[in-house]
Amino acid sequence: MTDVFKALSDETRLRILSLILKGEMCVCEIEDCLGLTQSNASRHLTALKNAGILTSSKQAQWAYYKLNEDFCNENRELVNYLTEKLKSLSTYESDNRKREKCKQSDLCNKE
Amino acid sequence: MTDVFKALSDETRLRILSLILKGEMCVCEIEDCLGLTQSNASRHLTALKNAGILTSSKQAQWAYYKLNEDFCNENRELVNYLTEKLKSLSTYESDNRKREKCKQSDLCNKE
DNA sequence: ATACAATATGAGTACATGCGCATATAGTAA
DNA sequence: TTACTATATGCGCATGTACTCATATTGTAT
Repeated sequence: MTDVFKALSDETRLRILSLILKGEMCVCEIEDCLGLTQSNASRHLTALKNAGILTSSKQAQWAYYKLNEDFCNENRELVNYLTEKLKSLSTYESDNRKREKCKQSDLCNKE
Repeated sequence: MTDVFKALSDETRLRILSLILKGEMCVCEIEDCLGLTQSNASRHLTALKNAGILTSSKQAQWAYYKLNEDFCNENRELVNYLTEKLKSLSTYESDNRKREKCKQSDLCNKE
């Protein structure tokens, strides 16, 4: 149980979560939207996955991360809380605008 | 916002919270119920207070900690989540039985 | 096969955190 | 005053965390 809160104890990981709440993303999209180094993005995503919050799947050379369905079902109230609260991050608007642009520009050769 | 999650990232602080959700407690009661050293109990309570989750008040030589009303109002869903989820701590039952005994035995000269 | 791209991970460093011990600070009581 | 109790906090130590850089791994494309 502390594992989940530890995973949420980092500003960068909250920003990542605010993006993935809108839908699946790959590592290089996260890098691009948040201006992170590759290794840093990968590590934070791994941390969220190890906490059970995200799941990942590989398609070709890309790793896609999305919300863990089971986690959402078992922690509905926390997820709802986050969905609302993350909007108050100072970076929320700009991060999510970048997400839109990123998804439109088809950065990762994915429809 | 990470401050709150950081405060919740510690097993001992979650146990403290599970006790205080039942009502105000002083430092020595927390010490007694959880088997903590005095300085350790004090520090964890200070951490929860600094995160805005608890408030404290001094009465005579005792420091009483309780849930911060404002925090509860602004984070209703999180508090509800915790109220349910903390019950799954392996120590929840025994900790709260000790709390009952402690409150009955009038440990801190308080009604 | 080679070259390239996306991702993961080991090593090193800087900083943060949790703990115990000792001590400081209040308040109480005689 | 002195003695006692409850609480807070400085210090040192051990452990954990986030970051960068370099490298390994895996898949694609030629």
